[in-house]
Amino acid sequence: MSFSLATWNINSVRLRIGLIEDFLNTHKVDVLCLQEIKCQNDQFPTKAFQKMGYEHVAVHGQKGYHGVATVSKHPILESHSKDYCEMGDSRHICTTHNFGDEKIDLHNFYVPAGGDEADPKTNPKFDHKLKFLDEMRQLKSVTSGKNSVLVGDLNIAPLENDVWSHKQLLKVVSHTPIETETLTEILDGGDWRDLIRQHVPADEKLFTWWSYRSRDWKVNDRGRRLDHIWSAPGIAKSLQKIEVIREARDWVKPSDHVPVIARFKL
DNA sequence: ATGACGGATCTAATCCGA
Repeated sequence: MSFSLATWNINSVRLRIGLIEDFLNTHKVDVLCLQEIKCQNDQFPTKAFQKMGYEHVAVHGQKGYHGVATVSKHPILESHSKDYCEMGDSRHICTTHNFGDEKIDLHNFYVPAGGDEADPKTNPKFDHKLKFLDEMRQLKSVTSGKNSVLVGDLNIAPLENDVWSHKQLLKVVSHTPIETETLTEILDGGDWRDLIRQHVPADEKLFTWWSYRSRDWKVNDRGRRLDHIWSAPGIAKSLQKIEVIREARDWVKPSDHVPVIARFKL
């Protein structure tokens, strides 16, 4: 038995449905978790996913901004969303899937970016990000005996080799100590495993996002690892491999994030 | 210089991303 999932901040699902089709045709996965779909529920291209065999769809969209969706080839047994910080943003959806003989909860997150200034007193967006993270401390990798997986754009690059220059990004939102320490506390406190770093050693640079603002993203390779796949210890044991689809950053009209795949052997 | 592009929206100029 096997199980595979991918996470991808798509930066508009309607604009990039063609890229998603190309991706799913070349990289077979059971479940795809999308962030920043930037559309309302009724604008989600459900039919396109159904044509590709992803008949089970859970969407939590909103107009213009944010929005998350999880699509699956196999049944989604349940789904719900939590309104973190009670701001009405669509930044979370949890779906329940069969994983071999067991059931798992799959949390799909789009954590707030946090704005420019890394000071919660002067920057409300950074304050929102920190409060959102504080609420995430409640997430445990095992609840009532059920194992969980947590994926998404967490908008934090926690380790030194998750950014192109640790020194130069220490004051840049996404890699400040308050953010990286809090994310580590959520990880450890919930007994989560960082599956991407379980597969790729922490002394290797690894990125999943490169800014649109650079003329050529490859020249200096100034990226960050903002997208994550975490799981309960019991699931981490069956991880077979992680694939970061770096070439997706070079596709026509790309997202600024690339897909990350986790494959499990059960 | 990190670097100045790219998405959605009240289709023009503005907000937002990180």
